[in-house]
Amino acid sequence: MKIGELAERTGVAPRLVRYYEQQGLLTAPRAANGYRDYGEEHVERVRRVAGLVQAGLPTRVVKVLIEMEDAAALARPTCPRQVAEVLAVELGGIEDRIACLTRSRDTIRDVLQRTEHAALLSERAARTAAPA
Amino acid sequence: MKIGELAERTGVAPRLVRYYEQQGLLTAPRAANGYRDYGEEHVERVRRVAGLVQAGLPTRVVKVLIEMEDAAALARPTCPRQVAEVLAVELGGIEDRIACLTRSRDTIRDVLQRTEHAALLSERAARTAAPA
DNA sequence: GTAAAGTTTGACATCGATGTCAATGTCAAG
DNA sequence: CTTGACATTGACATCGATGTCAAACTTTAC
Repeated sequence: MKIGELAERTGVAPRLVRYYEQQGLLTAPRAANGYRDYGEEHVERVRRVAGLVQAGLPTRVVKVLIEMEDAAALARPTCPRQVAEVLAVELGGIEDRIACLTRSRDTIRDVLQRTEHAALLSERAARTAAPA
Repeated sequence: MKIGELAERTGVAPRLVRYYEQQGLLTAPRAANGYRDYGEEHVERVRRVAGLVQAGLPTRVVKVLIEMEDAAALARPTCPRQVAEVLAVELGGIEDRIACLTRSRDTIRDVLQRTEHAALLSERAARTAAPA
């Protein structure tokens, strides 16, 4: 599939897809005509990358993260002490973010509940459970 | 306490504290000399605001979020349907972020475990449990 | 074949968050 | 009183993520 379709399916603008590729977060096979030619696996990848970026991680960090995820699928990932320390720091930052967001999530849920707008809470779950 | 001390205790640069205030995320009582004069409650507040901003939320969203947290402490928060819908959308974005970050967190933990650097995992917990 | 729509690259613009600097004022220590 | 550290405001700079536009090429539809 071409970049336009990929953009549509991921909700990520073509411009950004190219940007992420430029930052080394993505690879794009090329067709004979020079067009980027994506497969299903790229849809997942783009969603993941965009998600992390939106979660406040700089692309530089996202890069090592997804490289690690790729590597983690293989056996015995190598990881020198110094790298591990950097990872531990990033882990801390990520945990902080999760804690912050979780708290806000709970607050919003609570407010929606108490204001009788709980119906809005199920909409999303319904959508993700039975996608169009 | 003055802005310098606040900055030290929160790890947020004075410049940013002023910026957050300018964006309406913070209020700062003034001393007779015009200096901002913070109390303990502001330390918490600044940490919270900075955390949310680092988690990728625009200040504009952080603003309504913390205002809501303040209001949620009171009884019967008012919340017209239209506002509730906006909240539901934000909630969705936040849940997405949490999911993304959680996945990365698990991956990093997994890698640290499997590379025998699990010791780094406990350091943080130890620090937050027994702060200096 | 021609026109419209999509893609390529590259440059430039924007926007939000943050850094830095300058000019001035306040305060604490010597 | 003077010096040095910190605060104030406002302007300007930077940086990363995105948007936008232009010129050239490809593909699709007619």
